[in-house]
Amino acid sequence: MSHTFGVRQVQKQKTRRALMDAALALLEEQSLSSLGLREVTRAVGVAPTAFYRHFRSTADLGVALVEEALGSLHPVLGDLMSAVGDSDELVERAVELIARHVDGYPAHVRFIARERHSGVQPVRDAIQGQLTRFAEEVRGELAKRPETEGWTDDDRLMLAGLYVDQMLMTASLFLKAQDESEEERLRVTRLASRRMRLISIGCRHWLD
Amino acid sequence: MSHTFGVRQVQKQKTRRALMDAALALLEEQSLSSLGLREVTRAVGVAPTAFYRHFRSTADLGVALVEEALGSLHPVLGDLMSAVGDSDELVERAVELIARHVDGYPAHVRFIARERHSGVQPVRDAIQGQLTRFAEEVRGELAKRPETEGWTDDDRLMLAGLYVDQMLMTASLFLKAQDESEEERLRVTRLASRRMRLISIGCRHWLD
DNA sequence: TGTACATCAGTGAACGCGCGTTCACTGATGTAC
DNA sequence: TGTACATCAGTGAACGCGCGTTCACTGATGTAC
Repeated sequence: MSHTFGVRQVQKQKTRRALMDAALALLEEQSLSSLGLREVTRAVGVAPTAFYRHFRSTADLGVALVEEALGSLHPVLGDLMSAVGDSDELVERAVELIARHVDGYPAHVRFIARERHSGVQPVRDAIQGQLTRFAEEVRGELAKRPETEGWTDDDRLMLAGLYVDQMLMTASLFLKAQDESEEERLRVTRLASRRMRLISIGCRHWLD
Repeated sequence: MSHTFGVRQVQKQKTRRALMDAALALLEEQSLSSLGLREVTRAVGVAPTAFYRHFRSTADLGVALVEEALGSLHPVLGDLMSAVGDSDELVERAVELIARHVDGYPAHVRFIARERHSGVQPVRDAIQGQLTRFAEEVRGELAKRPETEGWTDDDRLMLAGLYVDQMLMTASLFLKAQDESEEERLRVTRLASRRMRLISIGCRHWLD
């Protein structure tokens, strides 16, 4: 294998993980711009100075969290969209996938929603960069589907951006519903599905 | 007249205004959760303790900013939507209105976009409350228009929420474009118009 | 396998600083007669 | 109009506290021979 880690590297990665997890937990109730480096190390149980062995600053840690939260989603989104099926089926699958993702990684989702327009520029930029990539990937998949035949690439990107924003909105709605009843979750599922379906209907008649 | 202010009241309002303006300026580059009370009073030129004569905390000041930023928009939105005209015309007017609003009150717009998902609960709740009101008002206006004839009220609320979210997205895009070229502004205008038009097309075929 | 040296993740004391909040105060404005 | 008292927006000193960052350090792990 190409990477064989010694005991030292393994331990370092473990501490790094602990710092990121502690930060994610603390960020459920505050924004990154008010997260203190000492808060994080205190939660992990290491000295404040140990933080600097892993990150330059909390902003730097934030950028790492963005990569973690969004980086792994690119293939997932690709799989989703390249699956055959009509657009209504795709909408249902997308909403269900989002619901499951929010259940699995609520702290990551909250972090992204919260910091997307935050006061910490490097983090905001990292998120924006990832979302732009998503939109471009979705555009690529849309180009393969019959619904956007004859469209300009620019119009496809417009639609892709609309879908990406909508997915984030949906994730945020699921997050809010998480602390509430199962009934509320179902309401959100139906709401999100109808929103996306309305968009896909608009798409079907775009060139009329 | 019902309110006749003495010199004292006038001066107090002036200081309050100065505190809110200073906060808005400081919030262009940071989030409310990291805004310090002393920062604000320093910018205004009053003693830190003077802050308490006007607000309990920076969160309290944040809620006041939400009311100011969104409270006055209800009649504006009502006027916009009750104007006659087909939906394409409405879209153009809406986008233009948003562009002008962002030009006029960039700090307020940035504040709302930033704090909508922020870590300061009372502020987040205040924004959510206002947006819910907007959605309900838009639903009311939609009910008067022929496009949603035969729709359920629940579907109208779904569409209204979609429009409200889209308006905020558009405002946020204009904000980003503000520091860039006139060309970029035009690009955003066309992008936002197409997004909204696609939604309105979906609306037209919702019951097909 | 054993030894001698290098690396480096994590430590702990120390620093200067700005924070939110308290308190008793001042003096201009407001009010009652 | 003039006087005596009440109100209250803004002051300034003081407090304890947690912050980010520096520095020289320790001791387990890694490496070269």
